[in-house]
Amino acid sequence: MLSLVEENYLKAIYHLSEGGQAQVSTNAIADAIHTKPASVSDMIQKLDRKRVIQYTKYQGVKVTKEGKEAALKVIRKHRLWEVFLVEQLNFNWDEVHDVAEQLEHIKSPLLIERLDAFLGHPKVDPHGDPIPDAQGVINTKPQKPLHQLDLGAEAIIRAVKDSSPAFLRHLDKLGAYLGAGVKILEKEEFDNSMQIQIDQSTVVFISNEVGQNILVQEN
Amino acid sequence: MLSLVEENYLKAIYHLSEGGQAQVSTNAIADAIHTKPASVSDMIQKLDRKRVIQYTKYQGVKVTKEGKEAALKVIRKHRLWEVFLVEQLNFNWDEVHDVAEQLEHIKSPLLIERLDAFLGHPKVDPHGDPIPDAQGVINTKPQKPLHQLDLGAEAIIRAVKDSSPAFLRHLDKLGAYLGAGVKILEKEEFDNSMQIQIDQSTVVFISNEVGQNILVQEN
DNA sequence: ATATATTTTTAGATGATTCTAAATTATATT
DNA sequence: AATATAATTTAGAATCATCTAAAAATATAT
Ligand SMILES: [Mn+2]
Ligand SMILES: [Mn+2]
Ligand SMILES: [Mn+2]
Ligand SMILES: [Mn+2]
Repeated sequence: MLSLVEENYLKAIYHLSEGGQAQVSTNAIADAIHTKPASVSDMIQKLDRKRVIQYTKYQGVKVTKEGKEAALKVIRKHRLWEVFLVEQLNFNWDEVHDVAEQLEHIKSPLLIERLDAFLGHPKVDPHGDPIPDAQGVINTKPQKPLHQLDLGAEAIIRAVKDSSPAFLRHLDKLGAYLGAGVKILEKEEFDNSMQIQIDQSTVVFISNEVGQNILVQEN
Repeated sequence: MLSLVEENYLKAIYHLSEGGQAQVSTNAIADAIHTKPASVSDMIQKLDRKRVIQYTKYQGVKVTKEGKEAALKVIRKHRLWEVFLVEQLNFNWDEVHDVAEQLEHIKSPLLIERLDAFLGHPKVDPHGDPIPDAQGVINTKPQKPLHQLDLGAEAIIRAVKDSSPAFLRHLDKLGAYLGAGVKILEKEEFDNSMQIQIDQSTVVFISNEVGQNILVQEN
């Protein structure tokens, strides 16, 4: 059994390690959870004792098989709750994160399976992130950043890399949303900005920063 | 701001004081939360400092106005979540308590107002307990224990005093549920047991223990 | 009104999580 | 290779919530 705090550490480590593959440094964790490296040092030793990560002094940590399973359970809950908030309670996609951050720690296997069924077993959350199934299997589809598309290319917006309220509200303003079709009308070599058409109608300017954080599936 | 633990103490104190009226003793709180009196002694001093209860050494505590407001907010959340679990996620009424005990601590005013609207502003929870509105106003209707009814009297089951899974499953077995019509067919002076008819059909025996924990509204 | 029993509080300790400051190890630069 | 810089760990302390054991206050029973 992991505490709420331990779950948050493990989830952050899992995300930083891109699916449990890479080694993660103490400072990277501290940055991600907004704690001090000293606190992280303590905690990763505890998580190593609980066998959810493998810790080597001064070398960072790696998520174990058990750790990956535990992390995916929390992520599954987080994303299912986000779907619930958006689809059932009419939250906007920029309002769900902090609440889901709390709800993901509710302990009840029955609750999460019933919620999943109630929502119709959704495959992605409101930000396009895939929802692991009860066995922890994730279904990922090939996606690339919008700003990597060639001139004239057409694609569909599938996910956002940045889920911050600020970025999401900016997308709302642009008229960009998951499922929207986009076409590259112009590309600026100079600053990597582009002009794109959304849904065959609106034309908007996209900075490099924005283009990198929109993930699309090419037609 | 109250911590999760403080909220649980305050809620227990509020319930023990019957709506914030009565003085509550240290031992009573310890029994209710399954802690030791020493721990309660510490905590009630903290809650007094936070002005949600008024503590007099050796004399127990009383809930303040602010305390009552805070307690009712937690109770509102608890009961709304119970309605959600039963009505939307098909939980049985004996399965909801432990989960609601966790969900009641989620902090998000938006969430609770949206949930309330989503559920259609329910007035009672699955155990017949009234749900305080956003202002903390509770709508109570006159109810009495089933075992106080006279022979031949007819009434409708409105609530249960005991929400333990064991009791609720017993009621399921008897065929008793909220909204069911009952009629007193026989009363035993000796042990306060009775024979009642449910929904004009089933006839069942009810012990004193059970009769005291079923609340009805007389026709 | 004493003595006894019960309730309540305090003292001291523990585990969890966090912090600052200091020490240690690893990495980068000359 | 020696030195400077950066990353990491440890030491020591704080806060929160809990406990056991002991002390103090209140209530009950002769
Ligand atoms: Mn969290
Ligand atoms: Mn998300
Ligand atoms: Mn609770
Ligand atoms: Mn209830």
